Amino acid sequence: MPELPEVETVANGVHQRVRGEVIESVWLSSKPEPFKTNPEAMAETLTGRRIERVYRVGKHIVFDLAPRGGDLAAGKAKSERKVGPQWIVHLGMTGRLLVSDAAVPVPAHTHAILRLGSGRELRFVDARRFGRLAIHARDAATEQGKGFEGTGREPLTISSADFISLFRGRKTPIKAALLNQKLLHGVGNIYADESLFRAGIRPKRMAGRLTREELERLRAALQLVLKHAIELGGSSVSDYVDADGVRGFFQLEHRVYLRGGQPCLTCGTPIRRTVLAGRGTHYCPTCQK
DNA sequence: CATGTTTCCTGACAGC
DNA sequence: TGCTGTCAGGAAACAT
Repeated sequence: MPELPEVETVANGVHQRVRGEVIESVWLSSKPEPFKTNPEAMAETLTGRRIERVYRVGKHIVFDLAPRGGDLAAGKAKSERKVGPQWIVHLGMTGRLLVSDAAVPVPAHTHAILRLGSGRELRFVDARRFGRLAIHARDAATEQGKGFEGTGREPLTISSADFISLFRGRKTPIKAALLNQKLLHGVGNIYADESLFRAGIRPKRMAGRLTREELERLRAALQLVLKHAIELGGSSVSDYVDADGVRGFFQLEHRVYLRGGQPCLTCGTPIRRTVLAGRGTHYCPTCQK
C-alpha cells in the first residue's frame, strides 16, 4: 500500500512528466467515494489550469495549479500576486496515478482522467475506492495550501527534540502513535513495523514510556528505512506502481512485514504476527524489547 | 481531549 | 467450476 516512499516516488514521477502541462479537459466518474470536493466543482476548477509543480505532503500528492491565464494581474504588487488552487490526491490502499498516452486503454476502476495539452492523460485508478481527491485553496500571501492545518510533522525532516516530544505522555502503543497522522504524517503499516524492528522496540510498548535513547534510535531507523525505500522506488506488496506503472523493490528489504512465522533474519526466532491498532503487526520477540 | 472500535470497498485466495 | 468466507488497511465516523 502506498505510504511516504511510494507517494514520494509517484509525486516525483508525475512531476517530471506533467510539470508545465495545461489541463485541457476533465472526466470524473460517478462513484461518490473518491470525491471530497464535489465532482462538478472539481472539474470546473481543474479545467484550463497549468500544472506548476507536483510534490508530496505526508501521504498526499499535491498539484500546485496556476491561476487561470497564468499571468500576474497587470499593475499588481508582488504581494498581491494571484495564486491558483491545489489538486490533492490521496492513493488510499490501491490508488494509482498514471501518466498514459491517450491511446492506452483506460483501466477498470478509473475515477479521474485529466486530458493534457500534450495529448497524454493523467489517470487516477482505484479499485477499492479508499483513495480521495480534493481541491484546496492556497493562501495568496504564503502560497501554501490551506488543507493541511493540524496534520502531523514530516518524519524525514523532524528534529530529534521534536520527535521525542511528540510521544511524551502518550498512553497509546508506539506503533499506534507512529500511524497517527496528526503526530507524524506519511508512516503506514509497513514502515511502522520495519522501523520498530530496526530500532529493536516492540510495537505494543507504551509511547510515553520509551526512553530518549529508544526514541532517538526509532527516529534514526525510521528515517533510514524511508530514505532507503525511496531510493528503491517504494514497496510493491499489492497494487502499488509508480507513474509509469513500474513496481518498486523495497519489499525485498522487508525484515518483518508479512513475514509472520518465518525466521528472523537476525536471530532465527520465528517472526510473530498479532493485531494492534486494527492492523497486522509483525515483530521479532527476541530482537525487539 | 484521548483512545479504541467500526465502517467503507474489491481482489485474491482457501476450502469445499 | 463456482460459490462462500476471510483477509488486506487509511482514515473518517462513531463510541467510550
